[in-house]
Amino acid sequence: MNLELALRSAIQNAIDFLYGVPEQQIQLQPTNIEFEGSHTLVCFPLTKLSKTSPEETARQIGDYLVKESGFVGKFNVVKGFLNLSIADTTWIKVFSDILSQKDHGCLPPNGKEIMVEYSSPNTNKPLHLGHLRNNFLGFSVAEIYKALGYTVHKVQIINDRGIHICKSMAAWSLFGNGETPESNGMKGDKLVGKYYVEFDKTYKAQIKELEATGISTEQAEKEASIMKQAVDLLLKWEAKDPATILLWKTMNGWVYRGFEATYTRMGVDFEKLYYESDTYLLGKEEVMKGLAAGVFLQKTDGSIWVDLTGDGLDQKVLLRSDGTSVYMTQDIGTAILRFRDFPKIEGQVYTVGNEQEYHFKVLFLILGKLGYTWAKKCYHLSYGMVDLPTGKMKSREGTVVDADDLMTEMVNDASKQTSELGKTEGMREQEIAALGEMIGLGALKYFLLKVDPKKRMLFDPSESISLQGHTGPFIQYTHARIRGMLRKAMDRGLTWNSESGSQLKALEPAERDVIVAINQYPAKLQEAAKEYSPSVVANYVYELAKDYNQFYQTIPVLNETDPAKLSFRLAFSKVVADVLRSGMGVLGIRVPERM
RNA sequence: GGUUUCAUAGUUCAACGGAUAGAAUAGGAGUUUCCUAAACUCUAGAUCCGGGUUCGAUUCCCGGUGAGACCA
Repeated sequence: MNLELALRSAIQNAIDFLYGVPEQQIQLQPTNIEFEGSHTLVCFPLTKLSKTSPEETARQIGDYLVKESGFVGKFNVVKGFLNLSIADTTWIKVFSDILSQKDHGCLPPNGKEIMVEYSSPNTNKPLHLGHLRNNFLGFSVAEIYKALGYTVHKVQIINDRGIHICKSMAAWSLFGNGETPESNGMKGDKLVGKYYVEFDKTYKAQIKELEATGISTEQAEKEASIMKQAVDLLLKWEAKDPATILLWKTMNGWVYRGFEATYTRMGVDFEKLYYESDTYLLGKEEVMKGLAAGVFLQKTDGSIWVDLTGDGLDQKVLLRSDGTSVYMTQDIGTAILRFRDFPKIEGQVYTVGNEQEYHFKVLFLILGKLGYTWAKKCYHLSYGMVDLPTGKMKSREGTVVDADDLMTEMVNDASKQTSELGKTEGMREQEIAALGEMIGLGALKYFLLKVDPKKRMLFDPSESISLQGHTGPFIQYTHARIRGMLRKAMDRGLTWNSESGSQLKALEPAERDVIVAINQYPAKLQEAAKEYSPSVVANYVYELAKDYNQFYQTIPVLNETDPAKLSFRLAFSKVVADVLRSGMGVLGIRVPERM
């Protein structure tokens, strides 16, 4: 049974019966902890119908519900708030239903498809803290939709062309001496990143030298020999010069293998990768088509623009006067290609930082102007930057937190704390390592996902490693403790079944609180999907774990002598563990059997 | 300069326009003969400023101040 819906319809009936008005928007919300009850009806807005005080209105509706609904046990009124207590027998019924379900909260396949793009790094720089937020967010949103029955296609676009990769190529050609990831044991993405930095250093030095000869800065930037080489490589690349293409492929290959290792450790995956080098030509075609159709306009210098002044924005260039494409051109091509590849998808979710909000607003408008109806189903999952206590991450100032390093640090720290607490006794080496990985990454992922994506957040390396309180490990621990208890029950021959609890007549308050929480899970998943916000699930599983810990601390399970209560509490604990695993699962966080 | 996002305990985060603004950390005081103390209990502590709309505003509107982002 869906308690929420039943309650709403009962309230509708009450209003209809009492005041003769059938359809009403009703405000039903969770009851504050300090009051008795689980659901609260806000009665202030109803006074227009009842023509009496909020308190009296609440009493009238409360009386009706207790008499007629069959599941409202009692009620109390505080000001205009009608606090409803659902009968324990109803809660037990609700719990029995959940117990009999296979995956509480998850829905069967609904035949719908969506696409989620995330990660999409630059091939010159190793992944950093900001990418971690991006990856965890995108992955989690995809998993949330999967849990709700969608077929989800996870993709990313790889920015593999342009002057930036040529800079690394130029520097490697000059200083590399044939160095490869194999020859020096460095991860490929780190190696290429090293030469990108090398380029920058050399470039700056050359500018300084040139300026010393009395040339203007602007002139010096053009004259610097290493920049000339990079530009030369770009021209050769565009002309498909075999040697240049080979070098480009080789160095990109290094990066991809390096990224792959990082993705594996992060626990994220992709169904298909798109490369800008494959999509930018399609983008140009589409722009030309749009021009022919009169959607775009051409200026006297030959450049092509879109006029968005009618939409409150300005004019935006789509092809430069020399015919070269801009980012927008590529993104138009990529979007269209994806809908050709996956014709059944309803929309696309782009997981990209909020500094690109304007870009995506423009992109979606352009796609709409080109006549693609799916344009309005595209969504920019925009997220705020991750700040450090020292301020913004800046690669030039060396304040970037590297993704690989951070993961290693978190895992090492978790492993250390685990062994210090004596939790690893009797575990094999492999188990210990796996546990450290689970806890360290769990802490990191939870930390980055518990905050509303839209907001910028602060990452303090020294404080963020905490494993106590509102953290992933807190939830992992609650799960492990339940699993440990269930193992012990098994050893003692104690068990439960689908009937467990059904003969009970009353619940402990702590038990009721947990059932209320369990019952909220489906709605929380829906909300998270609708808002594209894993933080909804993250905060929910924390609340559930906290409620359960309160129960655990005060109510005996294995030591309970009444067999009916014992089997109910076992079943009840098992369901909590399942929901915790499921909720953490959609966040991309695994939970251990013991810790 | 234009557009836009944000501002909540010392700190990091919550709060469909609803009740005495929740947590977590850091601080203070406790809980282990009993299912895992990475836990639990108690305690102290906050809505940037000024107007407006509303029965009711952290939330909506206007104006400041401060921080960020984007567009030229």
